[in-house]
Amino acid sequence: MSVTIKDVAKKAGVGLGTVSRVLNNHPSVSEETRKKVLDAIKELDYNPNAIARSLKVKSTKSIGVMIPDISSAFYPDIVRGIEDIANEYKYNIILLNTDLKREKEKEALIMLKEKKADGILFISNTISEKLKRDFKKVNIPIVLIATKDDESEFYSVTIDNERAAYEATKYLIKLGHKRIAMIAGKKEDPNAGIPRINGYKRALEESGLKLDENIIFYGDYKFKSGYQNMLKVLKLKDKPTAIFSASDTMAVGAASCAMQHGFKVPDDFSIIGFDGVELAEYFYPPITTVKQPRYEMGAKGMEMLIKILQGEDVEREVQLDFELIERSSCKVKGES
Amino acid sequence: MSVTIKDVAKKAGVGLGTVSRVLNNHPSVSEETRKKVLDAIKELDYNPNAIARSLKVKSTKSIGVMIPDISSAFYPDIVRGIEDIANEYKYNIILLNTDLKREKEKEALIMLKEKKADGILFISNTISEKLKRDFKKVNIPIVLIATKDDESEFYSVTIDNERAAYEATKYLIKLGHKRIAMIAGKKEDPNAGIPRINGYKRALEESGLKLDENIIFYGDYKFKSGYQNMLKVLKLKDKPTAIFSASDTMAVGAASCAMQHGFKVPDDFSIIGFDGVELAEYFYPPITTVKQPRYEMGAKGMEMLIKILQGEDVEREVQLDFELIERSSCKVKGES
DNA sequence: TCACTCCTTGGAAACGTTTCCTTAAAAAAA
DNA sequence: TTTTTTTAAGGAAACGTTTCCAAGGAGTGA
Repeated sequence: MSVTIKDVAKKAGVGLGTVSRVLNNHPSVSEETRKKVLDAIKELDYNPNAIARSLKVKSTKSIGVMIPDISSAFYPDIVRGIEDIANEYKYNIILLNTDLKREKEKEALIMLKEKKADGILFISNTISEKLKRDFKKVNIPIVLIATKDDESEFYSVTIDNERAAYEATKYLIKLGHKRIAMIAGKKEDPNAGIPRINGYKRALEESGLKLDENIIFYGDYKFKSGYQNMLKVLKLKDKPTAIFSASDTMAVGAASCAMQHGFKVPDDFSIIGFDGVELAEYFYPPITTVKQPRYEMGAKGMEMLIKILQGEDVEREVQLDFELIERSSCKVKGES
Repeated sequence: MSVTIKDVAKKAGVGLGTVSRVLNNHPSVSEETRKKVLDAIKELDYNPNAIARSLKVKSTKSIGVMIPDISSAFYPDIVRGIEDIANEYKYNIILLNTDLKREKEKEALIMLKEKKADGILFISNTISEKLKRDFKKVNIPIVLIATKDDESEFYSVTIDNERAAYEATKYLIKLGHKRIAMIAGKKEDPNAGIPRINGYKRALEESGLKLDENIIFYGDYKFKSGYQNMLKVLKLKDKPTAIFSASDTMAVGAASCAMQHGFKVPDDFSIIGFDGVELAEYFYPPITTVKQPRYEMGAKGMEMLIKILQGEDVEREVQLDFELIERSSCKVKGES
């Protein structure tokens, strides 16, 4: 029913192979026949079938993108970066939300395997041992974004979380703050959790400030946990003057909580966030943050993947630069 | 190199068709042979090839999702809704950003055509005549989300923008506000622009309030245009006491501007937004808004598409309910 | 025992390409 | 002119499935 290469061949009075050749710009076809074929294609409104092509050439020009949750503010920019590059190279992306659930990750992987995705981009802050094992045996090139594995068995693009947290804390110290609380991520999170806590501790230590484990609070990066941890901060007798939050969303939660309880930001609390999401920028006061180059992380990951697919070799672990963006949520301690 | 159905057949000592039958749970295969085949599959670690299957059955189980920009806060939730339903029915989604550019829309459509997407979900607030024409001749089922065409030639899922704007304005009026400005969308936008302006006007009119075209400001739904339009509001001698914004992001921009200039929200200005994005919820003060059921719009659109693909008939134009969410950015006029 | 059904099964054909092998024709060389 | 080389073109085979048709065998009823 739909018009195929065969119909075109017949119409143009040439062979099958010839049509295929003009379709793929093979050199050895005379100008004359090329024209005939092109005319036939136009006339019949022929449309190539990428599925049939894929079956033969064993490449689908599709990339699987596994992500915890596209509706979580951190991810869309990454995906945009991925798609832009993919598009440039004529690849498509298949988007899969996993919610970090083992079951969904497994299903997603199976789907991608069956649909013969040429490669996979895995975006997350954690990667489980099981998934790593699955990844290793699936035999599809994979690049990790915003996470990496300790053994460096996978390609990855990340930022230096430890140093970023260090810089953020250092920034607060530079402003004169001596008692700095941290609203951290998850204790067991090897990317957004631990390294950021370590960076915070190192900055304190290096500046000769006392580390008080009681003012490190653990959250899940979301608004509510920022808000609730701030509640705890407000109950402290010896309140900190500054807060480093491991996510912008928690920072905003903390700021909201403070303001709702009659405190001022940055007058009573200087707050610095992490990630660089829109919310931090548009909040009032705008939240100082260390921005992860999300778009670039996606773009870079996709570029690496394409290179891998083309057989070029690429650096195994890429670290992109973060950026400390000064806004209005932090001020010099004591100044009014 | 990779193991196929043929290898399985050989190993199990059965015919090709038989393997295919157990793979597809056809009834007519004895328990005994089914077992043999299953064993062979396990032993060889056989993995079906969806590409080959698609070629034969003429269905890829892939849905194209065309969206202006996934990194714009309005869209991710919609996509999440889509993907959840898709996933449930074993479909995959191919995500394409179009930036509302004709060229990219065209390319995306061609890609989807070649890759034989079973259906398309088009998300936007506008759809151009040209694209409509392309859609009509492409012969792939299409559902529009968050937009519709005047002629009702396409399936669509939207909300009643006029009524939503009406309710929002009415809400402000009920609070006692008499002079209500609007920060509107684009004058030529047939979905998020015009109807919302009309709803605003109707509410005013119906309540006997004077319509002042000078306090309708036009923006592009983004923060900056909210901020800048608010600047104009602040210059007015006869300032409004309330503002209805056609997007949350503009509402937040307006609120930021007001607060930065020493005004208070909601004391000096009651502000109501539109969309129900996270930013409005987490802003301080939290912004009252009329929430579009974005997740549900995506989910519903996908459900409709699946039904269409299964040959069931479905309602042509579906309107989902919006919800006015009261938060802290609006208060009774005059009250302190 | 024979004729009929019904249930399983095997395998060829088809889906729409690309690629490789041939061959015909044209061009170049002798 | 004849031989050799080059170029253009045709078409079969293959990619990995599904589906359809034919057929063997077992069961059933008379």
